[in-house]
Amino acid sequence: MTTPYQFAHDAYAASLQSAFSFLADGEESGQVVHVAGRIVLLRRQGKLAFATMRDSTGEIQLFVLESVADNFDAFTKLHLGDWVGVVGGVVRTKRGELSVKVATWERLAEALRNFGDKWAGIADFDLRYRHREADLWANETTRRSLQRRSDMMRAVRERCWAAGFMEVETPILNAVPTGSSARPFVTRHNALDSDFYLRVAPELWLKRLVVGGFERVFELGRVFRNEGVSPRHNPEFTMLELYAAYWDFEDMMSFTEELVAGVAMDVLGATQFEYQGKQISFTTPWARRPMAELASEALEREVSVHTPREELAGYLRERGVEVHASWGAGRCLAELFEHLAEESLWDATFVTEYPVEVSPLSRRHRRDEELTERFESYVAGRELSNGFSELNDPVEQRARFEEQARLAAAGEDETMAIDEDYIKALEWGLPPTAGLGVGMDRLAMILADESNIKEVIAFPTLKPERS
RNA sequence: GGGCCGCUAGCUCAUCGGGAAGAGCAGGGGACUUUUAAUCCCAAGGUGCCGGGAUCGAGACCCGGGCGGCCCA
Repeated sequence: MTTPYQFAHDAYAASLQSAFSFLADGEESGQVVHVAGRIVLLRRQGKLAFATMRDSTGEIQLFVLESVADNFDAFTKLHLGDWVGVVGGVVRTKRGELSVKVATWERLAEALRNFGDKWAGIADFDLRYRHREADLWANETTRRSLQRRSDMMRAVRERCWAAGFMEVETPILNAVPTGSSARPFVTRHNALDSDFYLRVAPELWLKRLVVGGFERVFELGRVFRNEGVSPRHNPEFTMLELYAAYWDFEDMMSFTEELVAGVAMDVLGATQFEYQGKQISFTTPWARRPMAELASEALEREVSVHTPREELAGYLRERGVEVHASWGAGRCLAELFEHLAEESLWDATFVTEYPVEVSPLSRRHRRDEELTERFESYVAGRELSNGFSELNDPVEQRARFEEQARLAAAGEDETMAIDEDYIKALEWGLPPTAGLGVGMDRLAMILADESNIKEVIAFPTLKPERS
């Protein structure tokens, strides 16, 4: 038996619930509607039946009388999960449930599989992640979390547009995997007979667009890092990257806090809310704390990027951190911060003044040669964003890349590859510019109150099942 | 990569000091004119993740492997 090719519906569950809230128990409105959705519950009662139908907005009861509805018996044999299109009057039953009193109906599609236990849904993580379509229908929290992610993406775009940024797209297939210190995925182009790397960051491309004269650009795009999978890491994830000519890192911090707090407002209607059982705040202005200050507090000893390298290395070793020979004072300071202070940054906070050594694309701080005008924001003990005044001197950029190459040669595995085309671009002149990267998945986790990144990714990366 | 835990019917979960597996829901049949996870009756439903091993006997014990969760690096 063929199923219909279309169904013209003119009402949604949620809008009916609000539009007919005035209907008294047992009252019939006289208005006929066409609704469509999926049967989630079905209760037969002899010569009448009740079904709960869910559409994309919510649920509405279908009230089916043998004496009124077409094909009553066939209706009572519908399966949970079947899609139906229904025509009927809007009524409220004696027991007070708003319903569509079915006159005619048709099955739009059959569900040959069920959607899990009708009370417990689907609990098995493996099944939930591999078959998100079933998880989505079975579990309300999945719908909520993925909806919030979508709301977040919309809010980010709208706020970027409103601030005068234009959305652009840059290559995912890169000959040189650069812009971030991360291991890339390798792939192959047959006709060009060349290996390509999936991008680890769009950063350098975007700055080339600024060189070209686009003053404010942003990209919301997938990046790929060939690293392990964990509750906080998916090999492909989504970054917002954004660049503004004539801004410095202070301007960018102000923009960042307004953007993120604004997005929280758009999605949740608040800048303070609960995350994993604890109150969290995005309310502006965010605290701005130099990295050395945070490390010093945690250590209860004054340290900075000017503290002798050996002293910093000693503090690290005391805490069981293996110190690589290639690390200078800057890297040691950054490691101290990460091991001692990072986790305690719960409310949104900017950490500023990153050492040059760990910031190969950032411009040196105007008041300290060893530091950069870089910031990262932290929330719930984790990094959320990263931004800085962009290094726009091609000579110094080349030197920084070369330093990265030296570290790579010394066995450091997370270094940044040199990009000659980018240096050439800087030679055409990058105006003073500030850049920002925000991890969209991390932000989605916080807005959706999820502790596992997979929950905010529709189809997370999983190991293929082997037989 | 390491540690701990999980994997039993389509789904959610039980069971036992090792003695040939059980419930609810879903699916099938039946009753029921106002249900809300409806209720009631009947029948059916299993490669106990996979592969080895010790045992008279294993889903349970041992070893290896797979996938996932949590923690750690």
